[in-house]
Amino acid sequence: MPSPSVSPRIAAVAPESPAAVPASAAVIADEPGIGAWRSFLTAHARITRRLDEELQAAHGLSLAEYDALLQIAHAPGRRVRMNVLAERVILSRSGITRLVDRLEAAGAVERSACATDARGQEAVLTPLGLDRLRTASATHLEGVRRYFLDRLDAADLDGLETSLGRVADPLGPGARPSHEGCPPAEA
Amino acid sequence: MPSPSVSPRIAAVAPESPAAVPASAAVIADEPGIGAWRSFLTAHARITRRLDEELQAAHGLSLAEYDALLQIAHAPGRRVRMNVLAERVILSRSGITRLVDRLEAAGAVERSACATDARGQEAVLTPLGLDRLRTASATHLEGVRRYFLDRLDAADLDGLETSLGRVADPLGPGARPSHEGCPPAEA
DNA sequence: GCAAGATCGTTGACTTGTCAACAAACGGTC
DNA sequence: GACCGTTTGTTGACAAGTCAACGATCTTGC
Repeated sequence: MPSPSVSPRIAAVAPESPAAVPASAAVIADEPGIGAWRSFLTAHARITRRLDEELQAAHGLSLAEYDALLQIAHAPGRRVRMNVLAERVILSRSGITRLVDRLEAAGAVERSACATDARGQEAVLTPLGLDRLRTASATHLEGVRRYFLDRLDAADLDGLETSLGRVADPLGPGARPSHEGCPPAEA
Repeated sequence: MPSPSVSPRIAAVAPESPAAVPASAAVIADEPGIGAWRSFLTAHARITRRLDEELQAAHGLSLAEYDALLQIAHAPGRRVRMNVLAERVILSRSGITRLVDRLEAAGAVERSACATDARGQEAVLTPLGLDRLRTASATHLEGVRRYFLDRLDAADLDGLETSLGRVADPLGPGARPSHEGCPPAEA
């Protein structure tokens, strides 16, 4: 499932050639930070494509499926409300329904009714799912290292983390509480 | 066309709890650079989703379509071989065929047979397409500024550009020549 | 206690991408 | 100059996501 990516040179077009400029002249408005923006897009498109290919080839998992498994594995009790899972994987609710359908068909996950909310469903990791995840994570981490971590030193990584964090944080899904599963049954 | 994104916490699972660890303990292998990697993924998912929504709402263009228009506008003669366009927008050849179909239906682009290679087609920007692109680029650039550029200072941007460039460059499509259009007809 | 509204997960219809297969055209070799 | 392999763009069949609508359930105000 190679991501749709969208990529290289997303900038803009100059307002309008002021008559003197030949028709074939450049049209990019080269704003100061645009280079960084381009690198950002290009890097993401290329890396995720590679990682997805490798994961798919070696374990038959898409990056989204891997991510979902990881999210579940990481939650207490290895179970997460569909709801919450959708938000974490950044998918719509219907998207998560379908992704979990696939994982369930593959035996990596099971659905389980939520004890305290009859509407709710939880996705629960099966032992087989955990196995799959463990195996796949070797491949995945290897890729992340090779394409990303190994090319950057500690200072770079630090810079990236704070810069991109500053960019991503304010776009988060409003700092809601959003506990991850059904609260334990008793009052 | 909100990108599939794939996102937050893509790391890995610890090898196996060494017996003493309670079953509910953390499972993430927290490698040094993983924080940066997460920020990277999250930032990308959130920003592109916003930009795509805004572009779609204001001008009925997806980010991929916008990118394609921009690539064409940017090429000499405002025309590009399908071939090359696919590579630049990071889409398969069939993907580009379909995207150009849409743009053509919208009147933003026309197909034109390549003079020197009877197999070839070029996507040529129409005046209307250029107009659409210009209008849309205002929205788009505004968004890039608001979500990305404005949150970073010059040093951050510089760091991002070089770091991510170092990451993206080696994954490029092999430094092939790949001239963008049909060469002019005469020998 | 109950009606009105919000939320949850699923489904149908659709969009946008992929891959495999194709015909047409190119490019080199003999 | 005819053949053989490659490249080009399109197509059919499919994959994986979206949105809108739905029934079931929760929650809140009265």
